[in-house]
Amino acid sequence: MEPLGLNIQVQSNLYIKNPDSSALGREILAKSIELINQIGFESFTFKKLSQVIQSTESSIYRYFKSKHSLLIYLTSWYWMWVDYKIVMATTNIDDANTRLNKAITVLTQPLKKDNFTSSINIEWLDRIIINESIKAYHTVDVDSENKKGFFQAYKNVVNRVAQLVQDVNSSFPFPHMLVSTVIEGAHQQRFFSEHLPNLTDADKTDAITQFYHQMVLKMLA
Amino acid sequence: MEPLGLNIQVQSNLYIKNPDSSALGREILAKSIELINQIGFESFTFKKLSQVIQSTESSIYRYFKSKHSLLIYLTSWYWMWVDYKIVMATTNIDDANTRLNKAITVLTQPLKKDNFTSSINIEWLDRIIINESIKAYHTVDVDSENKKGFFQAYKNVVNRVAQLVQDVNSSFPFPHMLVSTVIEGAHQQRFFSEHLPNLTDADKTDAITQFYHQMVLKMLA
DNA sequence: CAACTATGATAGTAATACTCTTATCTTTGC
DNA sequence: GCAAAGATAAGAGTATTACTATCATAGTTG
Repeated sequence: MEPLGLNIQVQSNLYIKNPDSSALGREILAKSIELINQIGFESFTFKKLSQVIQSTESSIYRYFKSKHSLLIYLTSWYWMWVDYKIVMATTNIDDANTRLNKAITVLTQPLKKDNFTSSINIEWLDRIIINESIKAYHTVDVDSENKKGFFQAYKNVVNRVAQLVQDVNSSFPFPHMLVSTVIEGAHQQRFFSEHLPNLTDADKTDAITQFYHQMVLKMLA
Repeated sequence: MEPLGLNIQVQSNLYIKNPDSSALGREILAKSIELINQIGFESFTFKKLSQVIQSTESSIYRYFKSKHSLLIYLTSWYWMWVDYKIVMATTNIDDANTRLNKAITVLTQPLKKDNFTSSINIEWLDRIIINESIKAYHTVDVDSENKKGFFQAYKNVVNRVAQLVQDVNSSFPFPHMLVSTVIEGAHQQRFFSEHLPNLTDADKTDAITQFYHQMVLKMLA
């Protein structure tokens, strides 16, 4: 099948120079995802990345002002992608319950690559979100970065699904809390099932999806 | 009222020298909590702490081998304290539902100081858990540290409450997943309500407690 | 009072997270 | 086909971090 001609455009204050606008920029995105996955975000440095892509630290700094802002870029990209997946899964579906269920499935299962052209490997990015994304907003600068709209993509997803929740049950008083609990919970459980299995009952990811579907169903009943 | 003569003893491989065994050690605990709260864990250094307590870096290093292990010590202490609170809240209560509800209340509300002697300010520590505790286990070393039992205190709490869940409904297939979702969810929502309010509907902490009580009730019905 | 332990004072190191400057290479516009 | 502009490379420099190591001194105990 032909790849879709779509392109995810991250908001411009998340980079210095748009990494999507040059070969080097796309290389930075592609290989940073690989490297962060390999060694973890704390050990990841622009110096190491520059060696991997056979470029220099200073060149990378022309795209991103810090490794932290690169992480924010990647998470934004991820949530825009998820938003797109949810739209794709729910358009032209008439039944509100079905729409919500499809959205919950997108949110609770590992993302799979599909026909989309990009330098970004979604499955690896998905792993980064599970392991590192929390570090993007658990900082002293949350409030000021929030004001600059750095977390907008994530909020958009929560709002979109909260709307689906309200379509199912308009009197439910906590739609955002429910959605963010499901999203964060599903991610945490995936992390736990891999590293701290005593904290979960999820031997397979299926249990996670099942659990959160049940939760949404029962909370809105 | 007389303070209880209890003392929380953190497992010995979480420190080099027991900080509870000397005035300097207790000062390290007390003031590190204060400082981490003030400037955040990333900006927190042993050098800055040594200035606050009018001691030296090298002296602090004699108690903890790194700031990371200090954080693990603090989180362990916290979960042992929570475990104690849950035991206190549930002993001699005959009804399984009431027991579980009391435990959920402990887990979803900000901790309050009570009659307990310690150099540790529980309310501040509670804030650290909300803001920083995730950094204690979201690292490349999770697996090896887990093997050493570094997260045992947390697991104990989850297991204890999972047991209460099973007392209410022994056929519920996901007791651990439910409990860890509630714990982590309540913490996240408290963080969100302060910093990213769009992701929650919790203007007051009461909404959080209410939401998770409802969740447990409905999941086990 | 001797021996031991705890703490202090100080120095040193490799790595990190950048910034800055200068040189070279590649486009593109005319 | 060439000059100017823009992108990238190369390299040096800096303050800070997260330690380690050594030696001196103060306090405590037997």
